[in-house]
Amino acid sequence: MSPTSSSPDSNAAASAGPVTRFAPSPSGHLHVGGARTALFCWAFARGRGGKFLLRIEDTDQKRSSDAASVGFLKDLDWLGIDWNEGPEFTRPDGTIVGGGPHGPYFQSERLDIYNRYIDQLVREGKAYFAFDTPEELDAKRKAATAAKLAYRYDRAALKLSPAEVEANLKAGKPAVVRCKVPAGAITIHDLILGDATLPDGEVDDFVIRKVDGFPTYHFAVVVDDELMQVTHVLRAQEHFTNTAKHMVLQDALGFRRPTYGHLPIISNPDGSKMSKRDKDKALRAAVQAKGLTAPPTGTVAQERWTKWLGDKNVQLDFDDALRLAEALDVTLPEINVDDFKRSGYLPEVVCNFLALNGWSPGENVEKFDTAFLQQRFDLPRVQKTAAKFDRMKLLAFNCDAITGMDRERYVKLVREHGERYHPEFLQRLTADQFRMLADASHERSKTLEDLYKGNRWVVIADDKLAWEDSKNVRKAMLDGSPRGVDRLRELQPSLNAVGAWLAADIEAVVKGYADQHCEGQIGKVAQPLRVAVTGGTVSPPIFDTLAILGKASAMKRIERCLSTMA
RNA sequence: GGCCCUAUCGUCUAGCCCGGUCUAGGACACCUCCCUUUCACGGAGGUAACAGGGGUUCGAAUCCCCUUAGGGUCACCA
Repeated sequence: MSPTSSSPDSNAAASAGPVTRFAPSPSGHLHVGGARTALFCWAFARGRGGKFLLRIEDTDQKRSSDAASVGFLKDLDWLGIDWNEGPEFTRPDGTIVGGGPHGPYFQSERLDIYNRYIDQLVREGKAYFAFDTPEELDAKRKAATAAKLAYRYDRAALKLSPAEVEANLKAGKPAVVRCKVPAGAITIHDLILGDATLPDGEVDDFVIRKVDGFPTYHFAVVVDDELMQVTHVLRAQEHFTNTAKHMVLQDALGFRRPTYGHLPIISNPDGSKMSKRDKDKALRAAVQAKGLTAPPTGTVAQERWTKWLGDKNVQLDFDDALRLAEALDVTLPEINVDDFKRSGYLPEVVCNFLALNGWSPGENVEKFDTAFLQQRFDLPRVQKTAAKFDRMKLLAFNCDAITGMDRERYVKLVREHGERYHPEFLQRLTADQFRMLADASHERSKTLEDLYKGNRWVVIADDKLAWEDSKNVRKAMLDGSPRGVDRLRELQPSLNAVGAWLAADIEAVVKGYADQHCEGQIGKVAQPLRVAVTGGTVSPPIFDTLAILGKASAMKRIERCLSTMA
């Protein structure tokens, strides 16, 4: 029986809506580009009553091994992208997604299937064994480059007689299998890019099975898309010309052809490709700018440090990078979905913004949710050109979403964010204090991180608070006459006399003082107060700030400030 | 370098397929002013683009060609 005829119910798919798939190689983290591809695939299929499936392309043994290889599933889940079929994943709430009738969904577990089809092609003379060593191929490639010619495999192995091939195989000579590509131009049909014709000879006899027995990407992808009944392949534009290879394979195997759509790349503002190495790049730049020769204490081990600085290809692991970033006071560029989560972005905002990079619904609409995306997403409106990822606009969207949500939701989300990323911060606050802080922070927050980032004064011990030495601080405390510190000293007794330490009561006292001594200019006392209790010139409204701190703490800080600065 | 693709404000984009309604619209960023106890938020205004050159046409951001620029791809990676 030929494997082709064994392909299960391949007509059944047509009636049930489109089937799309997201097929990344294994990774612990989901890259934003991948996230957008997944989002589009998901929206396209689901919005049309179809199915979205997930498949892990782990055919490169060198690159895929460890248990965290599908760590990115949590990122997809966080974004709200679920899959009808694919690897099983247990959500935080205990429910399970994934599974399905076309598994396994890890290509490394499907070797038998690929081999059946590869054997078929070899039998039919549509593929052949090749014994060229990597060194030989490399030399030929170099020669072609030197001669300014495009390298194409020269079909050396095709000149071998069947007997020679047999002998080589028997002798255990390492062999790959190559696809024998028929002569002729190939026209790719793409719903986003339109048609493109590759001239005859452009596609050479590419490898479909590697020496280690694993199929190459090209082969596995074609077989699985057929077997998993995928109808629409939406993937990054870097795969565009690969499509020709896939078409050759589909023809050789007698498979139907899915519809293709190639999505534009998302790049950095400077046009470079967004890469996980950008974090290391930012860190290296900071190290250089500060002229550091040794790692800041408590960040990166010396040995690791030397290795990292010495080789641009070495990447710091996540925790090291994080510690170093904090020590150097640099903000790491967010690249992966979980970077954005850590930075306090909302999943619905990330989805919205990602969708806007490369697609738009028109009619000046740009704020929308995934339900809308499902309803409206279509291929003709997908942009053909690469989009530069604009973090400022993302931030603005996030700000709108946060300040626009009701208070209870904000409090819940910001607490959850803190529990995950700033437990030590939370520990230092009572429930009341946290609630007051959250109330005071909501309307000025652009991310869930802002509360934690901008209010270090809350968690610093009263006797550890240090006052910034900056122009603004000096202006508030020491300039003019009377000076800020003088006013503070004057205000101290009445503040101390406040009974119920509530924002409104404090405000009454301070306002009274300002009316009497500052011609009503409350800023004249508010700023010195702020500096005294927070160490800097930025905080939530001063009366909230004082209330959150509590009377004892606030008075202690004022006293300490006065004795230090005055 | 070969092949393929693309080209509207600084950025994301609407408009292009079905030429006139485009002295090109929106959003982010930027600038000015207002609000204001700091920082933000908010409000009002403003600067800012059809890559260049040829056609076609009464008329082109919209159609065609060339140039230029950018991107992708040329692996036993995906």
